[in-house]
Amino acid sequence: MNDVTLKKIAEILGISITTVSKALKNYPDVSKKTKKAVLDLAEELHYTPNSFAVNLRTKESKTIGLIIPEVVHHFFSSVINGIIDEAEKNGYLVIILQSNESLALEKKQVDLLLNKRVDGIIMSLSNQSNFDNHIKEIIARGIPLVLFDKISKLINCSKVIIDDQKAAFEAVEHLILKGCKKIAHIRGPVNPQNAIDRFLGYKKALEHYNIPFDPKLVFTCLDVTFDEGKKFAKQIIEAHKDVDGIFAITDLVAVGILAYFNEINIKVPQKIKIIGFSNWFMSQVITPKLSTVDQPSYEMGTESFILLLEEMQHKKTETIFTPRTVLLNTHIIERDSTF
Amino acid sequence: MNDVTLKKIAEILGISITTVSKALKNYPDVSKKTKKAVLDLAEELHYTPNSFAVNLRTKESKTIGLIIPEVVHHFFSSVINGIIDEAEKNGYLVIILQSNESLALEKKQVDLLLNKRVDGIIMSLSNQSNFDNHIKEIIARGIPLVLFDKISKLINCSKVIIDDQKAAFEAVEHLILKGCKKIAHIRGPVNPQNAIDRFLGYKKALEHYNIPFDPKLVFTCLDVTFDEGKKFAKQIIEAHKDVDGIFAITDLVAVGILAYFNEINIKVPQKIKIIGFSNWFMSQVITPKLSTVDQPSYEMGTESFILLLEEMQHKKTETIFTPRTVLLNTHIIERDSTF
DNA sequence: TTAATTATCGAAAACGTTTTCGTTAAACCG
DNA sequence: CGGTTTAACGAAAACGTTTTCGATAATTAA
Repeated sequence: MNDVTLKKIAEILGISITTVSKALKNYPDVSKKTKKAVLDLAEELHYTPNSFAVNLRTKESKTIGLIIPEVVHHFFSSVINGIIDEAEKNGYLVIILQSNESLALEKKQVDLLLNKRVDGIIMSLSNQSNFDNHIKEIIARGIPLVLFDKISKLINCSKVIIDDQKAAFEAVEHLILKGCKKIAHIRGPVNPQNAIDRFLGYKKALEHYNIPFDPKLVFTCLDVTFDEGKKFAKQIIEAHKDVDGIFAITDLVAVGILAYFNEINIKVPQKIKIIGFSNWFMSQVITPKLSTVDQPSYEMGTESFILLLEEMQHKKTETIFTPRTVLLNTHIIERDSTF
Repeated sequence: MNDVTLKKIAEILGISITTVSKALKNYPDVSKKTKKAVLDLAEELHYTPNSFAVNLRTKESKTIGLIIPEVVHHFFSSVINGIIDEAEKNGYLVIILQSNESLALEKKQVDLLLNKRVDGIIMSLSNQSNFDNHIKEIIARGIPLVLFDKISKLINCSKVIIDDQKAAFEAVEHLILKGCKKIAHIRGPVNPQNAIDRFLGYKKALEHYNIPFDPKLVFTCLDVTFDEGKKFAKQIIEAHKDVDGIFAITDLVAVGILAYFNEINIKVPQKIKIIGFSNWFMSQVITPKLSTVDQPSYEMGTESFILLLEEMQHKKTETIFTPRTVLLNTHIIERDSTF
């Protein structure tokens, strides 16, 4: 059916495959007359180059791989959005895989992508992931790699991140300026860099405003879920009645806190103020509307691809490539929960 | 760097490329001794077949394309999840594109996928999409195609859908059984089949329970957004004070309604009951928790891929393929908003 | 007119696999 | 021992491009 090839066009026109190919790629050494003939016939027969053959010949597939912890997540799907858009603009397609926060799966998927010979890989590490061999393997094979959001400082490659520490500082500062005196923090798991940085930002803000740091007011999520938000809200309010502000690692947890306080009728923001992180869509439709830190997720996607593209293009020059790190700006969004 | 090919293995072992290839694929006409030698060396050198060459030779890429209206959407990202998982289980990778509800973009993306020569395509149509040439083109080229959720009855291909009409009937029935006498419906746009079917289900339920149908109580969304939910909630409450139940086309709209009623202090479910559609994650964390129709989105993804796989495998038999339609079950989830 | 340049084309190799079909030599049968 | 089967291997074509390099014919310069 769709087997119109260079050969077929060449036969019909009574010329060589070479000339057909050159005509289509606008080589200078083909006469205007034959060029037009080829172009017209190609148009008429709906010729499209066989990408398999092109891939083999050019050793590139114009396809990149993307590995994220999970697709069903507002932040990640938003990043995906940015990556897909930017990739398409530049003639690239995106293969998406999810690690489900499992290191074993992540390794398998890196293998899958390497065997597919994608032109580059963009990743956000799973929580289990440390500086492991599968990442080394990517770099060793010379495949351009960009890490975003959940990165590892041990890996020498291009990165797109936000300044989590600064953002967390500003979030806690916001609570302080709104009058909070005793602020709890529900933090993320121990490993991920961004959980660490946000915690450090929290601590720094307290220091900066001369509020004593109390490790008892820091609660560590294992799963970063709505239910954990509820659970810790209960613990906080029962063990520390005078806490008047909470900084949550992410909006999902903050929404859990809000839900629990709604249930037991604790007034937000009057009795206690809450700020989340990420500006998840839900935060603006919940009651009370949640103050949060806007994280430019879409831009994170576009920037990641741009960085990857740079490296992919650089690869052809055979010169040495120095990875870049792009730091994206965040800003506080003030809503009802800290009013 | 990673240029270990059949040829290289053959040279090292002093045998032919043919034999190496056969050994790796466990052909019967190669001796145990050479088979072992090849396997061992391949292992040692980390040989992986060049997928570009394999694609060209076998005329398939073990890659499928997925086009959806938008990634950042709980329902769709959940379907993506199902498709990716099932595809990976079967050795396929997934390229994702989004049409942003634009017909023009959708067409372009179909072209992109066809040119990439994916082995099959899964789509959920954009709202603008009717029975258009780009879909015909897919079928004409003999590329297996599966439509899910937003389908067109005019296209003869495999489909995965829910029984929207039945589900809507049950949702409205639920409101009626909870005591609602005057029920409004905020419906989706005019074109999409599921908006039509849900509307028909609404109408049927009214008929079945002898409640007069009043076209004034039906409101048509253009964009299906949170804000439209708020807008129509306002219109309903101002023009029809005695409405005591609302069936919304989707949870997002229902959440908008809830938000507006919260603002002006109208009690849900006491004064008015609300039911949504899709069991979007947000519906269980909002206050009051939203009753809704559970739509098995993940299963929709897995079923879609299974259907596609069937057709892709069938293609090799060269016999005629008769498309199947899979109808997935939905069920009512009763929460606080209709209690 | 001859030599040098330019314009136009095509043969052929290469990318790395898969698979068909021969070929050879060894094993088997009667 | 002559003929047939079987085991093991390899040559070569094919998939459809891209690109190098050489060849021819036409044009220009001398």
